Amino acid sequence: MPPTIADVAERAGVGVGTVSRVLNESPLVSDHTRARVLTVIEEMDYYPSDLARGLSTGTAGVLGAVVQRMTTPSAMQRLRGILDVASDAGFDVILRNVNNVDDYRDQVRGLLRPDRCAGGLLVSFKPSAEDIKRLGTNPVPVVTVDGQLPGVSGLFIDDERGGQMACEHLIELGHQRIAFVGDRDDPIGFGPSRKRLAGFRKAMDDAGYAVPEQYVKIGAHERLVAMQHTNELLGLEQPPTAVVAAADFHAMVVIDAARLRSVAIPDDLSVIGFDDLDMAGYLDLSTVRQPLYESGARGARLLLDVMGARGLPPRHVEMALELVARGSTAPPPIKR
Amino acid sequence: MPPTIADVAERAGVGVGTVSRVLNESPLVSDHTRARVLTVIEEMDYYPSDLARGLSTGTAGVLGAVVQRMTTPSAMQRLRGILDVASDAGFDVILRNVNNVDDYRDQVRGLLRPDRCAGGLLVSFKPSAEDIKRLGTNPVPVVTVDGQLPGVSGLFIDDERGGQMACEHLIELGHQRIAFVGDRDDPIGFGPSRKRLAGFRKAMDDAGYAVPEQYVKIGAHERLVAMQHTNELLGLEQPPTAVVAAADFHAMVVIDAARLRSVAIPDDLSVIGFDDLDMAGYLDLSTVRQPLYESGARGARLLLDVMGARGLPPRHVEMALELVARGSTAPPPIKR
DNA sequence: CTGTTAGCGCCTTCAG
DNA sequence: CTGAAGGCGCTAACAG
Repeated sequence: MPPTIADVAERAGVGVGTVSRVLNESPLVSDHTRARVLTVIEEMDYYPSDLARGLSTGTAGVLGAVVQRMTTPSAMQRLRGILDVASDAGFDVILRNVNNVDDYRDQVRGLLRPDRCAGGLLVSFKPSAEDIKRLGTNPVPVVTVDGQLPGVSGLFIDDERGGQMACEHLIELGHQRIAFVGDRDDPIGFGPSRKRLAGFRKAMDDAGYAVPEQYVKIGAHERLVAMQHTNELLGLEQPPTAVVAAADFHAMVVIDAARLRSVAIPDDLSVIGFDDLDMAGYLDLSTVRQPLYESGARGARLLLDVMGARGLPPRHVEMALELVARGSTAPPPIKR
Repeated sequence: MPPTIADVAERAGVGVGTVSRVLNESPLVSDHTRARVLTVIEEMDYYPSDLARGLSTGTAGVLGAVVQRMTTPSAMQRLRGILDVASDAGFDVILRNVNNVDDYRDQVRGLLRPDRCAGGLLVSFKPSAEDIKRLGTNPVPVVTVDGQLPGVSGLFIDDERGGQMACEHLIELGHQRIAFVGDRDDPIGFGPSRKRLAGFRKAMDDAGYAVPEQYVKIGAHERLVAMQHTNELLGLEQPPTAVVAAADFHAMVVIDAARLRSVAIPDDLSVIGFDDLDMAGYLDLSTVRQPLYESGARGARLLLDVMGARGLPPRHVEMALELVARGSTAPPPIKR
């Protein structure tokens, strides 16, 4: 049995209240007493029980994170940011992976309770209006990372603007026949793909270029599907000279598919992604960078703020996007 | 304020003991009473406090996982296995990312305590003999996933055998000049690279082939380093016809570096990795597969077992390795 | 400044 | 089968 606060108190010849005070860094303890208690704590290798403390204070010393599709590289980066900040602040974090919205409600309600965690992060949660209604309010402070929820502070990016940036980059390089490859909406509410597509369309529209419907490829978030789409694109009578991918994931597949057909990147085909995952750098892929690690870190800080001062009006912080031009984009091939 | 067990008891017209009993599925409750209590619980949307339950039972209803370099793809897969099994068993898991052994001790001692979690998983922890001594014993049941600790149940693979398998595959294809590219030991104790290298050497030795020292490239776990090493290898007067990479990570870099030099894979150079990450499939990379998701899942189950029956003699389970021959390995080019 | 005491919400005897 | 009561370890409010 590990020593309890009472053991420490007894050995130090003080009351438990005093020990508790030094534990919580209360100024109401004489330096002398504090030193003694600290010594005893050290001697006995005592550490306070989180459980008991939690019961007493009414809140667990842990943060909860509900992450959509946790194993994707982007979610991982966000998670890393969250963990770093949380652990610096002395919080552990409980993790919950989620794959669809039906889970979501249960997960959120099951985890984001005062007896389980002091605060919660909703990562990449894009609920529909109806989802929101079903979610209700949370008994613990919550923030969103990569997502917006009315009444809840959070971090988000402008996906539409990002899609537009990607496309404009291509247009500036001289491309006119540009295709889009993306996936269907996320299982949880509206995904970013659709918004990025909207941005793509806007850029094309602004430039006065048409977007034939065969140029827009939307399918499941699977390698084979994107592969197939790329093949269809490249097999067209009038193939595109560039592709805007909804994410680096798709961009990679497009590049692979092109390679297999001996279509040179960027000479024959320019490709731009979205996210700037590690692999984008490796593959020399042009992309629209969104802050991943940073969004996790800032999200965690935001949560800490909210926990510190409840009742603040919710803040929605937009994270900046950045175009990263690398070797996968270049001017279109000379017409002939 | 959420309802407490007392509220439920009152409303149901029974004692708290009875409510507690139905909560814990004790058979000592009449069906009639049970039904009533259940109804009230439903009505009041009551859920028991984990904190209080933990204080009372002396153990938290959470598992702790200390993961080395959590964001690597392989660690992620393991984590996924752990989370899936844990959540099926009704456990949440607290995550701790660790990057060096100095952290490790603190992390382990700070997290693996009865007041914080009911059991712990040490993922990819490869301690030196000294580390082990410094770690001491844990007050909660612990298992290792991808690692061995004396006196602690766990899952492991035979890295040496794996290195040997990879090399033998190449030898069977007819290669004689085979190089090895790997990284330095993990920050935490001995890494797998060295063992895989040993297996590689053994296979070469058994086949009677020499391994010139320039054929063995060990450096930091960084893309640029592996890139540089590959370039050195390919620039040799007598370059290797095949490369055994310590991990898929290195194999990918080797392939990229080769491509940049217009060295065809597998026509001019065969490459085999280790792990079988998702990307290995995408890249058509031959590799030695180690069970990743599975090791996490089985590790979690093992932990559950150990928690259920403490005092069992520790079990060390070896996970099977499997050679996956894909398109990155082929017979060596014809001599000329 | 410090000791004492009452809970926090639940589980677990112990009588009934 | 079931109600009542003690205690898990800690914090916070209250007298000194």
